[in-house]
Amino acid sequence: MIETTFNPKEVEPRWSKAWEESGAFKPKADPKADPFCIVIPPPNVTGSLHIGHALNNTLQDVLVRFERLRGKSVLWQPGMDHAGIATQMVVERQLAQAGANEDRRSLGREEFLKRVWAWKEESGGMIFNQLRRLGASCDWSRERFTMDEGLSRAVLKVFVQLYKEGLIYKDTRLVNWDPHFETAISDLEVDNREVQGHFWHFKYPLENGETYEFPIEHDEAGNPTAWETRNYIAIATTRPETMLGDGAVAVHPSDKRYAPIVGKRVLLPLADRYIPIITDEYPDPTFGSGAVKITGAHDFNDYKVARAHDLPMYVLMDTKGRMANAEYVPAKYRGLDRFEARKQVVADIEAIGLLDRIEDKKVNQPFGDRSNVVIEPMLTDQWYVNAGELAKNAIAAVESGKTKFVPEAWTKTYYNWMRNIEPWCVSRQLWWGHRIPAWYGPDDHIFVEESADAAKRAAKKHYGKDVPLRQDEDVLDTWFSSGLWPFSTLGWPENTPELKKFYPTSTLVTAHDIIFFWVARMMMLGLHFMKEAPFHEVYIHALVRDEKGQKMSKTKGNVLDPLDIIDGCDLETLVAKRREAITNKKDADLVERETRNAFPKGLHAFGADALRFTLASLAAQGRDIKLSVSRIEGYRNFGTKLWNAARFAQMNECAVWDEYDPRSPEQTVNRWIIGETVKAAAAVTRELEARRFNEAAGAIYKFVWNVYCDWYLEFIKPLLNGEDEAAKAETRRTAAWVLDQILILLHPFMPFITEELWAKTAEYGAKRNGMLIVEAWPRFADDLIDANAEAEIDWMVRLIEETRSTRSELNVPAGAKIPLLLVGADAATQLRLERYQDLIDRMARLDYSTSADAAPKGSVTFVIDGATIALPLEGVVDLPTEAARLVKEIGKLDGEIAKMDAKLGNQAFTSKAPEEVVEELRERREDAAASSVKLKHALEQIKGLG
RNA sequence: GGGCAGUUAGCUCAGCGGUAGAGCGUCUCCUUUACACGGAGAGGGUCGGGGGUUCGAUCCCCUCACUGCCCACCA
Repeated sequence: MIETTFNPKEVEPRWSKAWEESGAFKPKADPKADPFCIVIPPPNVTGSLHIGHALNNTLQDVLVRFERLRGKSVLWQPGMDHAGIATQMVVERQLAQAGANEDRRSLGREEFLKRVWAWKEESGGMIFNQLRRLGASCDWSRERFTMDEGLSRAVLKVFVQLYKEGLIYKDTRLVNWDPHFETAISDLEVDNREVQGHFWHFKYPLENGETYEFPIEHDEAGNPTAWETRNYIAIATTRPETMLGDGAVAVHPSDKRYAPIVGKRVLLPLADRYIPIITDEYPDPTFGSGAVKITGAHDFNDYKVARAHDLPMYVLMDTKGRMANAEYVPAKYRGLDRFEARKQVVADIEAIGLLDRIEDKKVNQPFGDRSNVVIEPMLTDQWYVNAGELAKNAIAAVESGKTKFVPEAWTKTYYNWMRNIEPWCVSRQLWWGHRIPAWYGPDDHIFVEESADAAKRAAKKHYGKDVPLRQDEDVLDTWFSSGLWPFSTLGWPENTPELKKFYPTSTLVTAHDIIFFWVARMMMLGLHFMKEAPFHEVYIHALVRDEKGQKMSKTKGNVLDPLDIIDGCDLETLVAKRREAITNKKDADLVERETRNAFPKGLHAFGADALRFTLASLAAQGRDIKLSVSRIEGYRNFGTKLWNAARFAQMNECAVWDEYDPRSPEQTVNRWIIGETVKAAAAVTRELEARRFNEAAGAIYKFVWNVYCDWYLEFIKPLLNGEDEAAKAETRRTAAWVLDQILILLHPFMPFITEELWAKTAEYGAKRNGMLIVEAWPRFADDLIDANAEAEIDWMVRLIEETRSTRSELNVPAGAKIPLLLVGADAATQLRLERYQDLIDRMARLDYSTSADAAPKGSVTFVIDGATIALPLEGVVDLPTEAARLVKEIGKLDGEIAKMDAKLGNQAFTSKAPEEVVEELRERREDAAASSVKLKHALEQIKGLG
């Protein structure tokens, strides 16, 4: 028995467990089955499921279940990322909260790492259970972790090989330094934000009190007309504290204003050093004073200039962004935070009369994407990957079509970045991660090997004796190990059967914000080490935003937690959760008010299927998703609709038969619904193959609701209640068979409810072979579509719709049974009416229907395929209302006819447009004209009566 | 400063050279024996503006406007 309501909370976890335990998530062993493989974008070990994950994994699961049903040997490879900074941050925070005066440094590296591992074992990977709730059918038995033994070996091997090939090297250059985490980060981890800042104008006095004439007024031609005598050069800066590290002042070689003093020296105030005035192409004479202070160690542009001119570089700060304890930093600033030092420098410059003015200015400032502190360009030693070299093949693989982006528009983004790629800084001054396999000898000679022993051997060979070695302290960027994901998770460097079978993987599903971080790196490393691009297809999906189009974030208090959508969440809990992440009380109050407004009853439990179907339906290519709860509700209703259809089928003993042949039915409605099923199956298949998830979801939705439920189930009611036992049996089997096809086609989107119904509908009739998840996807021959059945049912549907519409427009009470007369129809049409009389009467709520020679006076009429339908309603409907309706209809028709005539009268159209287009238009014109004539006739009659 | 999207019904969005669609919302009517998380019906759009290509443009091209995102060193 199918209960009256579907209870996702009870059903969903039950099937998650059953599927996994049955081994259905494992790739099937059949060597003839085509492989299909997706590697999951590994969530952070610290992560919990957010709506973006829900979308990402829903789409992957739709594909994976689809291909599994199609009989492929499917592997969805799950795993997690160790997430260097994020994880280290979590554990450090935990240490801080625990009191006990412990921190990372007081514990020491080894002990700290022990704590991180302990944390990982206890709290890491929560997200996987959440993904199970979503229905994700990963092969959980193959779960991997970027820091597990196998993947760590892969990392070592890759690093060593790249080093030996010269593609990894150590270099001293400016990096983005995060003073909060005290580590270098890559360009991608820097977030440039425009903030309100200042532009400080300083005067640097010329050496020995020298002076020059500086033009201050110009005529229209730009020639100077007035000068003033200056004993200084004016510079402007947004970062005054860095002036202590200036190595020169640069002007453009063409800048005549400064020509007299080029090559001379100025006094660097506060630092009490003399620095030269040099020329370089870099300064823009039209911007500011045209003179730029050059601080090679703290600015990326200045760095280039300083290198070119061999200027000294002064590292002004320590790892925390405090002014360094160095002899070139005046004692009074040492140890000051850089922002404190800035104030002090400005004050001191002003005190000695060298502050010209301060200007308000919007400036672009770099922030660490995790720390949210201002990034400091710092001159340090780091390890780099020669990305420019590796990018060549990665670009070629996409150019040649070996790897395709879907939607294709992302190809450009990929090229644009890849073609301008910078060396990738892969070292991080953290503890949690893969330690760089580099060892230093006493003279700092570097030995890069896969193990300490190997390094020792190499050192012995190099020095001719055993020497003490010390390993590099740094770890690798997290993305270095995730860049190996498509092959490391399959067992590389071992040549495993999985690697052979599933590499290159089929499709990568990810969001566009991660193309550079991850996709690009996998392409580069996959091609280099496997000689083949890691995936055939990269499907880029949208970002999920809230109803207003804003990015969801905890600090904005607008997040929708997928688990709350699945399980429901009462208002108070929801409010508390949203307030939690907001520090400012005023903002929190606002969020609370908005939340109470938007969800007065909290969140209803919609179940995973509804969430999945919603996300798939909204996943149109190339557009971000605005998620609204009303949409989710609508798709929950869809599930209920299906549930009730199945209940109806079961109540009417519609059971599946082993030997059912979709060619066998004789009843037109059955032949028709089989044809419709074939079309729906083809549409879902086609759209899923083209990765148009929204179209695929829409196709099955329409078929279930607007075809199977709205029409077919209504059509078969008379048959199911009738006396014709053969027709009844045929109909029961057909209805059950179509429902089965629906369950299969819908399963990738709504796995739980379909699997539950698959089990429930097997209570009568033939036994199932197994769970739905391992069924066979339908593949039908087109000749199952019966064109005659299609035409007949289509005629009937239009007749019923027109009748209903006319009744409603004329305010005929819904309960009133009225007669219907088919006037002047040909024999075939009359036969149709006879055959479907029961159905038509029932669905159009008729007293009776029959053919007639003429419409009785005062009838309401409409036209279908040239035949007049008359509803004798004299006395029920008032004549002016009917006349008005007719006038409106006629007006519409005549308007269309006029348009079509104009087109058909156009010689250019009839001669140049394809024959079938012209022909179709002619037919439409004739139909409309015939209808118009008949309606006009009816109108005349009514007028006659009035 | 470059690049990429988008602008279609009240809202959220599909569609895409040949009769403008869906969901939600709105309005009518309906306790019809699967379903009120339902059924039936209705209203609502000069497809951002302007050019062009075409027999024909919401769809292709150009241009403008606005919105969003990404990248970028103006000190």
